[in-house]
Amino acid sequence: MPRYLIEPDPGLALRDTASPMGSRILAEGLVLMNDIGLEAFTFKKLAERIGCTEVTVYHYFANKQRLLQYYFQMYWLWLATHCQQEGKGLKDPVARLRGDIAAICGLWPADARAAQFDPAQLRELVISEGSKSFMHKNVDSDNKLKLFKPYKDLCAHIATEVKACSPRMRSSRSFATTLVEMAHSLEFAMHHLPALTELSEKRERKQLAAFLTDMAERYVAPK
Amino acid sequence: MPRYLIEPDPGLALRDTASPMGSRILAEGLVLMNDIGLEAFTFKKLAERIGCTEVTVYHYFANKQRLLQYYFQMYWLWLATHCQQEGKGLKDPVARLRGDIAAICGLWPADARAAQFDPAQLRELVISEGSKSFMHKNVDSDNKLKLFKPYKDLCAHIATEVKACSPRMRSSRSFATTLVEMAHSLEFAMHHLPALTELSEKRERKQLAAFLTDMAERYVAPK
DNA sequence: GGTGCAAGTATAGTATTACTATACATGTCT
DNA sequence: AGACATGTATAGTAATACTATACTTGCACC
Repeated sequence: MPRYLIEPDPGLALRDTASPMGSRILAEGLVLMNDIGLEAFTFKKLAERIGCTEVTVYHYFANKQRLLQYYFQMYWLWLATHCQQEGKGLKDPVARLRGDIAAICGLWPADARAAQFDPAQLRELVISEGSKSFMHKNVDSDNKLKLFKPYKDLCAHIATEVKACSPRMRSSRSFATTLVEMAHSLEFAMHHLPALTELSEKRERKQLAAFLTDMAERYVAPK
Repeated sequence: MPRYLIEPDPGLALRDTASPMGSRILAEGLVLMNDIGLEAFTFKKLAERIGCTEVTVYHYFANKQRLLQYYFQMYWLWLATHCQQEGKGLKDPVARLRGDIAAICGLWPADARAAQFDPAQLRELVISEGSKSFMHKNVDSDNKLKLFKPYKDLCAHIATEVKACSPRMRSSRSFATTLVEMAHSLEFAMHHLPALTELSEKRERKQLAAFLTDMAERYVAPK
């Protein structure tokens, strides 16, 4: 049985994040970023909150973007392994796809944990700051460093299942990416720009999953 | 015949942007933002490029986010009127929807102009900095200021046509939003994260439109 | 027991950013 | 002649995002 490692790229952190200080930085950093947003987030504020010095934080992460990318990798790595686990027992590819959609919509067992994190907090961060991990002028160099690999791997996994549902399909990757992107951007819309989606009426992730599942079933069905 | 105004919210600019200096700021600002990205973009650099002082630029826009939002409104306003114009002659709602999808994918006549701008440049900006207009902690206050109205109006327009294709559909807005979002994020992916989509093989917007059209036709078809 | 090294602190300093304030020159409208 | 809009000149500020250097503490190992 393969063992899935939930360990972000070692290049992201400068020191061992499993150390006591490392863990505190990760734990408090996540809360603070979600609280005040990436723009307002500084290592100085984080250090004050933790009770260490700014320099100490810099010893762990070169800058706040790297810390953000660390969380993103955690999230996507965890989500991919979660999807794999859930899908293992299911023989019907459509059922597996449904399971994956539920997972990307944040429908997990209540006690789900991504290593030291609450995956719901990670998801919150990914939804609100999501694009900022790659929407900048360093995308291409970050991509060469493979920083987006976990995200791509999850999309690739879902594309595989889409393809399993409908083997002759030629756009399984584009469609898988659509599912993943919309699981996040519709959740953002339903909370902040309600005019964009009917989901804002009830604001339930189950309905979000239902919408995406419906779309997927129509898409993979033979024409 | 209704006249569609392509004029961003007057609250965004502090002075008349039709003035000679106003136009230069808008024109050069767009090029510079696309060139170096929003993060690196400063009013100082823009002023140097134009040959005026930093303060002058501040007399026109309170900060770079407002300038960005000005471009975004231009883009969405223009796109919405473009869709309306193109759709006017078509009686078949599916044909209108196809036309709208082509438009959101950037398939316009070569000489298309959005007031003083080249819409292709606006689109480039919206694609690469898109999320930054609303992905921040002021979303909700900006939303109250109606800064996202042009975007929402376009999505609403497309939702109307989706509904015209399939009157019993309950998620026309969510689906319209999906089309608009993916027209942008798949174009970004096809240039920067090619693993996410088959479209990166040829990198043609026609294929992007074909993918979205296919998805839409399957979605609006009776089950 | 000494040496080395990793971890965290203390302190200081820098270039840049994102503004704000004040005062002045110029042209135009009335 | 006065008001007002437009752009300039100059200056200054708080915060950001780092970097540099030197020091202390504790542990690991030989």
